[in-house]
Amino acid sequence: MRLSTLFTKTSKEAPKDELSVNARLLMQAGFIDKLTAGVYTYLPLGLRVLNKIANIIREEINKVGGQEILMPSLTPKSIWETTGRWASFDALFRLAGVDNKEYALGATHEEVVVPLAKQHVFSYKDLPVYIYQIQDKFRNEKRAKSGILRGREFIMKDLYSFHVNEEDLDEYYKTMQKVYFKIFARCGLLDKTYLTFAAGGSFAKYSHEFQTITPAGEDEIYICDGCKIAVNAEILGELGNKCPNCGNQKLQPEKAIEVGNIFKLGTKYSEPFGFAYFDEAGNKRPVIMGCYGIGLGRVLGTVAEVSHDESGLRWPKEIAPLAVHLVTLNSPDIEADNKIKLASEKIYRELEASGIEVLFDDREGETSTGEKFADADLIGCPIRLVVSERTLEQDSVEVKKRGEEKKELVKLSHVTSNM
RNA sequence: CGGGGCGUGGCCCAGUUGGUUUAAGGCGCCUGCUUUGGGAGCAGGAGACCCCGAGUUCGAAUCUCGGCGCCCCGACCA
Repeated sequence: MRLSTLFTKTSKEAPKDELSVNARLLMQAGFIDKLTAGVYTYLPLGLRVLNKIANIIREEINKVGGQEILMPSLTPKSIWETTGRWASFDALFRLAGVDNKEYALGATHEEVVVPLAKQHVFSYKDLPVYIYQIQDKFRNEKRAKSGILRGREFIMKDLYSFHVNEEDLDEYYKTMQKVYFKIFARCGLLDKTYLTFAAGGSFAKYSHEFQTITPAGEDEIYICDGCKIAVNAEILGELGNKCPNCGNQKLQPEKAIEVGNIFKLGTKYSEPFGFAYFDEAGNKRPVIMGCYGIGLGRVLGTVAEVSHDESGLRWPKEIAPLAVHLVTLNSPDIEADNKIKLASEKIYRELEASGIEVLFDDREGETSTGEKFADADLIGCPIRLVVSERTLEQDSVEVKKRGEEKKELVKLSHVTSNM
């Protein structure tokens, strides 16, 4: 990807009215654009990160049997009436079609997935089954805030699991906890993310959230130093102000953002839709369900919150928009300048050919050296390469990691293998 | 939904006890020259329904009323 033709530009100053770090950095660096409060466009660089997060989620969930589908966002009123949520779900966006038929924009998809699964699951032989999607969700939040962390439209992975009994659900629920930690690890959030007991359980008493510690978080959690499990402040009292796992009463309060949430739904949604299966003995039994969400934009925004410095973003390797930021520094000497151009074009081609994603700052003379370096820091790719008159004198390229001061020279012939 | 702040070229903003404002400056953009290891310099140029509407006035970016939008705090968060 060439910076000279990239659709978006970075800006020298962060947007004045944004206070949240993720909004300031992501907008300044050209990853996202705000259309209206709580509604954002993902620009080329931002979309790359978002897609990487999506693909990590797909990989990890497919490994444990998840099957991806894509459900519609526009959903009929009737399914929401079946569960009573047309009336009770405050944040539901409701709208009317031309024939006065009413619709809701999908805020979550139990009402869609259960009737769907009912058409394909009849017997214990069809269970368990795990269905998920990655899709825009709409919630009419009273107040959108914190940049990309709480929007009215946001991209979410929602997985629904269907089981013959509670034991089977419990097992998968535990599996998903492990899967979630793998996902957050690959997104660079592992050391700050805690499994957190939270309200919202319908079948089980509690749900579990995955909370990442950051001052930008809107939740307060209490962390048990011993078992690394946390409790959301909203239920701490109910639990007797102690760790639900080991009874420890010394809990550390922290601000955190909820990046994922898993629920044992039981029969809460299968029952209203009459979703049942036949067991081995021919008895009709209700399907037991679980659901599991991850906010992809929230993950992206959370990474921006926890991984940046005064110069800009610092992307973890696996979700960086591109692996390498290749900077070519121009020279006033035409001959030298051509040499630099040729050398950097060659490196760009070689790296791309070997499957390494490169953001190539090939902008010419009018872009100053300082501007190029500032952009590299702001955009935050993990590795910066510099090709200049100085490095070519040594038949080399300069290599520097984002966030580190150390620079080293690598011979031109070794650049690709070195990456 | 309650409270607070803000709204001026694409961006950051000055101006706001009404009148030398023909709305200033910086960034960015266009032309030319110069420059090239941390957001360069000089010269020239383009770009503004001053958020919208109504009102007060000889005169409104500036005052009044109404509306809209954005941010922040709170409430809310199936």
